[in-house]
Amino acid sequence: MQDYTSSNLCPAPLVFAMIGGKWKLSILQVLIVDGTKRFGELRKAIPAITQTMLTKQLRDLERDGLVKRMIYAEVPPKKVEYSATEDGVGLMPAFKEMHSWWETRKRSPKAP
Amino acid sequence: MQDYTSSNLCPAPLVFAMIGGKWKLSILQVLIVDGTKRFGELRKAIPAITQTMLTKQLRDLERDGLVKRMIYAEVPPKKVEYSATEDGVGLMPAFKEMHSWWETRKRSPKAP
DNA sequence: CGGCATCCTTTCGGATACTG
DNA sequence: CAGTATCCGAAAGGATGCCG
Repeated sequence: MQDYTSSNLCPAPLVFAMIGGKWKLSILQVLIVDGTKRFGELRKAIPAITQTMLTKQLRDLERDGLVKRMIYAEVPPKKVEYSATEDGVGLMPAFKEMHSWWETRKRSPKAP
Repeated sequence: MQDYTSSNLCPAPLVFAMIGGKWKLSILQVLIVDGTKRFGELRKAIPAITQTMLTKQLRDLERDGLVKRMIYAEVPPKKVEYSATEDGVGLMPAFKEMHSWWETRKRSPKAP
């Protein structure tokens, strides 16, 4: 068996570094599935996350081009919307693969 | 890191928790590509890792059923071989997806 | 409404030394 | 050869409070 990458190294570790944060996948998937969301909506969608963490992880995702942020400086309470970029959405097939891997795995009787 | 009560979402976060360690992907991929390896061979294959870390990460992978360990209690110096399980090998398609995502991304002219 | 700054806790990665 | 046992520093995660 040969390595399946065109180069010698697999970029999977890089991908993991990019979306390996505790909440990044959840955030991304909410945005991919539901489309654009406001900050508060994301909080509701992922109740266990704190605002601090949500902000941090969103900043990371934004910096890496997986999520984009749109600010609507409305009256006093500003409105901020987030959505997945094309790059972000492009991760779907990988997620799907992980999903089917998980499902297959659940069915196989593993010895503890 | 395990609750993720939202059962409607992908298990990708769980997958990441399982193989998100700093060296786990490298180890897994070496075992997938090269097949069975001894402890010392893994060290050589991943020079930057220390024995402590290699042991730890291997234990995790073993506990999660992605790697299996075979001990050959030979004479004094025992021999231990590691190899990827079927479950572990089954992650290949996901890695491939990540790879092509990465390649596509590199080619796409992203606005800064 | 969003979000930055601060501080604290937990987890992770790693160096070193010792053992069967 | 292939570990386990400690100990430590760094980093990630998280709670709280103030601000535009």
